[in-house]
Amino acid sequence: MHLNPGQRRQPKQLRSRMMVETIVEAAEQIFTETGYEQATTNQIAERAGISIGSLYQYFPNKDSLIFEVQKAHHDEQVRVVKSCIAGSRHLSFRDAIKVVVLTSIENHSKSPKLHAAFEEWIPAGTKLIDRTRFEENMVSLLTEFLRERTSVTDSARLQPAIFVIMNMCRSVVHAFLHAGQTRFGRDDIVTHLTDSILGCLKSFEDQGLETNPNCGGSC
Amino acid sequence: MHLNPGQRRQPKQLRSRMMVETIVEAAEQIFTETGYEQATTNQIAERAGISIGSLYQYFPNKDSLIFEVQKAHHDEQVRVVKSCIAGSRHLSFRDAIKVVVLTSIENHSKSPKLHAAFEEWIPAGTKLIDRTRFEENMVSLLTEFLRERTSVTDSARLQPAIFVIMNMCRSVVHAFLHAGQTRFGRDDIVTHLTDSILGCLKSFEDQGLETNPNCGGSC
Amino acid sequence: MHLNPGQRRQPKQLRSRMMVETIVEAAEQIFTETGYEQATTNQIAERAGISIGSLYQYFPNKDSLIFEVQKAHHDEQVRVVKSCIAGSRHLSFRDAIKVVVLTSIENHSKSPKLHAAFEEWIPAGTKLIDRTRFEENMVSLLTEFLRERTSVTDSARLQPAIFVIMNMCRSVVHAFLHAGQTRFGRDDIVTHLTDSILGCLKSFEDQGLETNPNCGGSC
Amino acid sequence: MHLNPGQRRQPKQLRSRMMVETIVEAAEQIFTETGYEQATTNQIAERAGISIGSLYQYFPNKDSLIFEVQKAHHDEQVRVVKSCIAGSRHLSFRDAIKVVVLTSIENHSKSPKLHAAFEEWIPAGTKLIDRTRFEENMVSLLTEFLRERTSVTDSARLQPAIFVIMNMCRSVVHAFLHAGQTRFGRDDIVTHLTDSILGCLKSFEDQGLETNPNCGGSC
DNA sequence: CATGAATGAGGATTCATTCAT
DNA sequence: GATGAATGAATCCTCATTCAT
Repeated sequence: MHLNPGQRRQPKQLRSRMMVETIVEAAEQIFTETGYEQATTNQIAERAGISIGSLYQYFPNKDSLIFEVQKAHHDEQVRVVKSCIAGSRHLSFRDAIKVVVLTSIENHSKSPKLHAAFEEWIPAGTKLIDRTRFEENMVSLLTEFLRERTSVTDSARLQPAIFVIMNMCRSVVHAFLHAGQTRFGRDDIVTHLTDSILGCLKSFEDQGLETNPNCGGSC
Repeated sequence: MHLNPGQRRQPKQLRSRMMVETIVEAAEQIFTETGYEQATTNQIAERAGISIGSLYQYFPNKDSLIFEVQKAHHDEQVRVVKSCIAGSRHLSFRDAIKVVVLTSIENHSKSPKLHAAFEEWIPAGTKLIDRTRFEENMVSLLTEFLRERTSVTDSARLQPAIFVIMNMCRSVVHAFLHAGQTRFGRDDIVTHLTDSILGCLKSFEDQGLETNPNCGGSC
Repeated sequence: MHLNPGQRRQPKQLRSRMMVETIVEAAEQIFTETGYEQATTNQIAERAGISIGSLYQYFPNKDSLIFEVQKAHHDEQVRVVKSCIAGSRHLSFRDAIKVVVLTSIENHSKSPKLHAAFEEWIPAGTKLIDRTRFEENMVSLLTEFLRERTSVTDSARLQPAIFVIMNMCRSVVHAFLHAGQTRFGRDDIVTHLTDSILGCLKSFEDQGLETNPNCGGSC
Repeated sequence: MHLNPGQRRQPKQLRSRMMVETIVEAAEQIFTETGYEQATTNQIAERAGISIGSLYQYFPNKDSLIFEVQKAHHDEQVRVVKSCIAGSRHLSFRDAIKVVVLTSIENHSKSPKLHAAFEEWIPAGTKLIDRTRFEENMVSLLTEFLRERTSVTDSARLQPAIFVIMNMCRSVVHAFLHAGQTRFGRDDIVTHLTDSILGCLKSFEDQGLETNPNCGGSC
């Protein structure tokens, strides 16, 4: 196991940065196609159009590859959700949530299999490191969102709700994209998921949930 | 890929049955500790206290081991949920759900990491075979439960809701058990998950959700 | 390697003798179907309808099985050729040879693949032991035949010729049966092989080859 | 079974070519010593003085090793016979044949046991591929030779004779070299084999067999 | 004697990683 | 820095043989 996940050295020159990016993209493709264990570093190097030796110049081991890929995706997800929330201020609480859910599904749709690969039993330390960072980001993002939309002052009370919401969204989205053909459509999922999220927040209703003045209705 | 998933031979004698059980238990342990790919058949045999040759006398290949382990767990889960529902007739809808959630968590607590191993990219066919069977069982179990408790006649409408509920429960429970130390407790999770489930079913409220005569209130 | 090829013990009772025969037949089938190395002792036992333990009661190891199978076939071949020669006294030399060749082909046709299995690289000692015995038998059989048909008195001179004839017959027959579809027929082979044998014996012509009184012609 | 028999990659650089050659030589030795099935790829790698990994860099599997070894030998044999025939134009028909036979024996003497290994039940497809190619080459070589030396116009008639001749030579030579100590010498074998070949061609005598002007006698 | 469960050495092959060029 | 040939530990699985019942 490696103690220093991530890249071996900071890419200082442009060429290096491009190289790293190329490799991460190749890794993403291969992991998506075959899963973590089945993927080989040689395959990835080949896909990236470089030699295996070069790959190891930038990444100390296989673990670090999945780490970077995962990190990139996490960053992307955070970015998407953040902008989604930012653009939802004029929407009702329910609609805001709906938009986030929908956008999430769309974001995941791009590479459903990759996310499955993330679920794999990747050498323990590796995955968790970035999972944690990612989850912390998301938690604070959502906490902020909820604090804006409610009058909950004690953010500690929000923690379990956010935990439940985050995990439920992730799994339902993955499962839905993984399922392929189902007898129901995406809209059904979005609706039910939104209802679930609202349900989860039910205990905050007395805290003036949804005080957004832009939303006149009962949402 | 093996066409005859499961054991190589039907355990006809007691000794065989015990052997199979011992192996499945060892496999469960090893898979739990290391995940599918990292687990080796030799390790499993050693843990079971038998020779590798004996292991292969009962299981044709590695696939069949995870298959059996998974099957055993699925059966256990179905059994638990079924008895849980059966014993919940005198409870309010909300409490019935709460009990199922709670029992599920307890059931999973026994081997939290194993479930993560199931999520792995196991040689495609294998996992799916039993996943499907399991999900079908659970879906029909829940459908029945909901039809008893509501006046929804068109069970097709329930499908997406059940899909969402099943996946949300699974993932939240796994995540919670996986998380180890959190700043909130099990009860918080149970409450929020129950609320989420009720939220998910909100669109059926007009269908007379919860008509259980035993429950006088609006629950 | 085993020092005592052949059966572990002399079958003294009828039951044992039948058992041995059953096993040898099963072995013959399996070796024919899969070749020596691919065949497994368990397969053979199964085909024989007995347990693997019983098989090892009669045969100390795998080697001894092929040994017995081969021995049986050698004996059969010797018997066939012997009776063939015995019944050829009224034929011309050429026709006598032709008959032997033809009969040999027919004898081999019954199980062409088995003979191929004999050609395999069976654990050195084993095969050779019986090969030698077989060849000695055949050599003396043919020597006798030729001495009857010629006035060659020094049988040592016949040795190389017999060596050549035996091997050429064996290989051509095997090759022909192995070839499957050819653009020529069995009769062509028989004719050319007969001519070859006669050619091989050409140097004995001055020794009054073919003095058979039953044959008036120049043969 | 491998679809791309032969080497995994074309040896483009000198080093690679040498490596391949080294491996083939090691493989030849091991196959010669132990036969196909008994030979292990690790043994071969060790004998070649390389790691097992390197071996698999050049040869995709065990099959491909025997394939290459066999191919090399076939090519060598064809080359030898071809040059032998080319240099025999001034000889009588009988002497020409004698020379080919003698040269063949000498060529085989270098590695008598290896040829036995070729006779093994090698994974069907593999061996046959090159056997066929080899036999086609030899057949056309011999056909040409005979058409030069006779006035036979219908080469189809020659086919069975050539089939018999090729197989008889092969087996007699192998058997002789395999036999080790015999009570007769190489010259005896050569003579008898030559006579056999001529005998095999007896039916073409009326076709003006041996019209070579360089040979005044009836040979 | 018969049984067949148990054994475990051994074999083909893969793949992360190194290092000489 | 880039390359890719070389490495060899490690894996799944087979099968001849034994021996307790």
